[in-house]
Amino acid sequence: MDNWKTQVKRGYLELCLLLLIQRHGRLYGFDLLEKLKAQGLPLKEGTLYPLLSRMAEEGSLSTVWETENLAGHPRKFYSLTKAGQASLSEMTVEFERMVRAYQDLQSPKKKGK
Amino acid sequence: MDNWKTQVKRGYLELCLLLLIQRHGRLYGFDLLEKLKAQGLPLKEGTLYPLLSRMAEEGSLSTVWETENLAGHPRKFYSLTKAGQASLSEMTVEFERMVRAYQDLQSPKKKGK
DNA sequence: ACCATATACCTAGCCATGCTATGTATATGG
DNA sequence: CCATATACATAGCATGGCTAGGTATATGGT
Repeated sequence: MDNWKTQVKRGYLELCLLLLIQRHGRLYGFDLLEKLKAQGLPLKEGTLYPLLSRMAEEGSLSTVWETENLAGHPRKFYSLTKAGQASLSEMTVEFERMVRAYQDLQSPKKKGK
Repeated sequence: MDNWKTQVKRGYLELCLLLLIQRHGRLYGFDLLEKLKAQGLPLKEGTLYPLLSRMAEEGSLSTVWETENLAGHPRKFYSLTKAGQASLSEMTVEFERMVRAYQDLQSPKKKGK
């Protein structure tokens, strides 16, 4: 089961990150960890940071370092790009399709013509 | 996106297979391919057969070859074991938790305390 | 001065699994 | 006799979550 829980998060995590960043406009990694934990999605740093890097590399996220007026370590802020918003739209459609397929397997509906 | 669609199916497919086999009692691979396609989940054989083998190996599914009264290639039927039903329960709980987390990211609710 | 702690980011390497491509076997129809 | 449909199987690739470890800056305690 532990392994299954790991596998089933693939793709889903990227979708959740896009949603969370879209909602807040811009977020940095450590803050994301806390917000995801509050949503019942506790990630490890070794999961989050490589994921954010990939998404930035692929063009879904833009990044800005913030060092001014800061006590402590500098923060890297992430925001959605146009491409990121487009990806989010596509992923939303697909994920909801999957949820509907799941729900239909749980309790099938008759086909309306 | 194509890659994302591949990744997001991890784990989810196993859940769907368990649901579908539970519903029908017993099913063979080729039939599963058709039923999944009808559900909007078109798998390739190279995805399904290794998955079924793994699930049988792990003890979630039991298998019976059927060669009697058959025209054509023998069929390998799969049924849920007790362990498979238990896995299905756990996966259902987890997947629905994920769906709720997703929905909450789409439109957050205030905390009722 | 020193160390622990909190904040904040990063990386190498493991491993599970969906997919591509290919192969095998049995029956039917032209 | 070959094409097609049915039916199962496997080798090898690519991807990404996780483990375990590392780096850096500031604060508070002794």
